[in-house]
Amino acid sequence: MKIDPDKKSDLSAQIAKAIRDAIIAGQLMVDERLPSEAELAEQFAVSRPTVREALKRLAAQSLIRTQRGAFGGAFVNRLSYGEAYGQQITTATLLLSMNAVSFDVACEARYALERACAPLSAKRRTCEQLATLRAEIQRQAQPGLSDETFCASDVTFHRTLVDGAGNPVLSYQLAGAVEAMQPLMNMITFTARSREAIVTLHTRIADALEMRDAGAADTALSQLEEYTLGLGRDVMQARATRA
Amino acid sequence: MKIDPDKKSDLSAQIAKAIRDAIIAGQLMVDERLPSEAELAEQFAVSRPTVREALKRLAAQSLIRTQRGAFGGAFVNRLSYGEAYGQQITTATLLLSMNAVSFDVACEARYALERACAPLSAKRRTCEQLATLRAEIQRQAQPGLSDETFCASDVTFHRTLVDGAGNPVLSYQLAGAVEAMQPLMNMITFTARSREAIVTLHTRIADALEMRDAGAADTALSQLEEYTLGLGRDVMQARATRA
DNA sequence: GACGTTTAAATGTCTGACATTTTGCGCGCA
DNA sequence: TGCGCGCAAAATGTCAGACATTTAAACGTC
Repeated sequence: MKIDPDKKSDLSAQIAKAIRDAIIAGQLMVDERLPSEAELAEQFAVSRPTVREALKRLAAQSLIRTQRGAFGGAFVNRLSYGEAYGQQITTATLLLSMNAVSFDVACEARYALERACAPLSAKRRTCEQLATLRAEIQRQAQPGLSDETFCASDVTFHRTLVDGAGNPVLSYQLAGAVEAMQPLMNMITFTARSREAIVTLHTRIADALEMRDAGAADTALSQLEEYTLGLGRDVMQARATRA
Repeated sequence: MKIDPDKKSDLSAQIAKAIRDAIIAGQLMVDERLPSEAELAEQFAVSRPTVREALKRLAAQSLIRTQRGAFGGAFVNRLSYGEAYGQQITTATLLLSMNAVSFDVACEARYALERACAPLSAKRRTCEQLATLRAEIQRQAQPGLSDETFCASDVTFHRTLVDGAGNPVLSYQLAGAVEAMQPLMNMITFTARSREAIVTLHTRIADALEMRDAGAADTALSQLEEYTLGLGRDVMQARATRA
C-alpha cells in the first residue's frame, strides 16, 4: 500500500506524501488510527524521528491529529470548515503580502467573488444575518472609531454577507479573499467622509438584501468596489508623491 | 522576538507558531535565512529534534524551504501561486470528500464563482486562451473518450475560462473549487447525449467570450450549471433506487 | 589566473534513552 | 459482590549524542 522507493533524499517528505496520498485516496478512513510511530518506522525501514517529522508535516495540514497515552496515536482527522478557513486565510494572506499583489487586483478579485454571492444571499439571508449587518453598520457609523476597529467591522460585515448565501463551500472559499485583504485595507486611513460613504453603501447593500433584490445588491457592491478602489489609489498616490 | 511561554505541551507546535507569526508579521523577510537548527534549539531551550519537527511543520505549509550544505539552512519561502494552488486543491478536495458536501452545494459554489469570472474573462481573454477553449471542446466531442479523460478536459476548459479573467488571485481561489469538484464529477457516467449537451453549452460559452459578450457567457454558464445539477441528481437517484 | 582539493557548516538520519500521559486491569478493602 | 485505588503498559513527547551527506567557500597547486 505505501512502499517507498529509494528516490533522492528527504525521507520524511516521501513518507508524508505516501500517507497523504493514502488518505486522499480513501485508503485511510476518517478517525481511523494509523500504526504507531514504531510500527511505521519499521514498515518504511527508517528511524522513529524520521517518521515523526513526516507525521508533523501532516499535522500541520490538519490531516491527522495525535493523541497521547495508551491507545493514543495518530488518527485521520476530519477536516473541519474551521480548520480549513484558518489555513485558507494564512495562505491567502501570505500570498498577497509576499507577491506584491496590487491593491487593484486583490480588490477586483474580492468584489468579483462577493458579487457571486450576492444573488444567493439575497435569496437566502436569514433575519439574524440581516440584523448582524445592521449592527455592524451602526458600529461603523460611530465617531472616534480606530481604523483597525473599522476594518474589523468591515470584515465582519462582508463575511456575514458571504455567509448569507448559505453555502459553506462558498463561505470557505471567500473567507480567504475577504480576510486576506485586511492588511491591505489597514493601510488606508479612513477619513470621516470616506467612512460616511462606505456606511451609505453598506446600508444600500443591507437594504437590497432585506428586499431580497439581487440586482440592487449587485449595483451597490459595484459602487462599493469602485469607491474602495478609488480610496486605494489615493493612498498609493499620496505615498508616491511623499517619496 | 520569539520567546516561548511554558504553556501546556507540544513544544514543536508552539515553536512553529512563533516562527510562523514572525513570518506573517513581516519580522522575517522573504529569502531571509533563519538561525540554524542548533541555534534555534538554544534560543528556545529545546533539543534539535524538537526544532526540526517545528521546521517540518512550516515546510509542509511551504512557509520555509531548506537547503543542505554549508551556508544552507532554512529560508523564508516566497509562496508561489503554484504552491498555493496545490495546497488549496488538496484542502478543498479533502473538505469536500470528508464532510459529505452534497453535489448540489459544491456545484452551486463552483458555478457561482465561475460566473463571477465570466464578465472579466469576456473583457480580457486572450486569443491563446480562446484557442485552448476551442481545442478542449474539440477533444470533448471525440467519440470513445473515457469518462476520466472527458472530466480532465472539462477541468482544463473551466480553468482556462477562469484564467481568462487575468487575475491571479481569482485563479488561485477558483483552482480549488474547480479541481476539487473533479472526484464528484467523476462519479457521473457521461452518456453520448449528455456529452453532446455539454459540448453545445461549452461552445456557447466560447462563442460568448469570443464576442466579448458577458451577458451571453453568464446565461450559458447558468444553463450549464442547471444541466450539470440535473446530471448529478440523476446519478444520485439511480444510486438510491439501486440500493 | 584557473582548477582541483580540502574543510567547515549545515541539514538529514540513526540509536537509545527518559518523561509524560492515558487507558485498562488487577488487587485490596468494605 | 462492588467499589475505588494504584500500578503497569502503550503510546507520544522530548532529549542527548553521534554519524552521514551535501554544499560552498577557502586554500593550495600548477
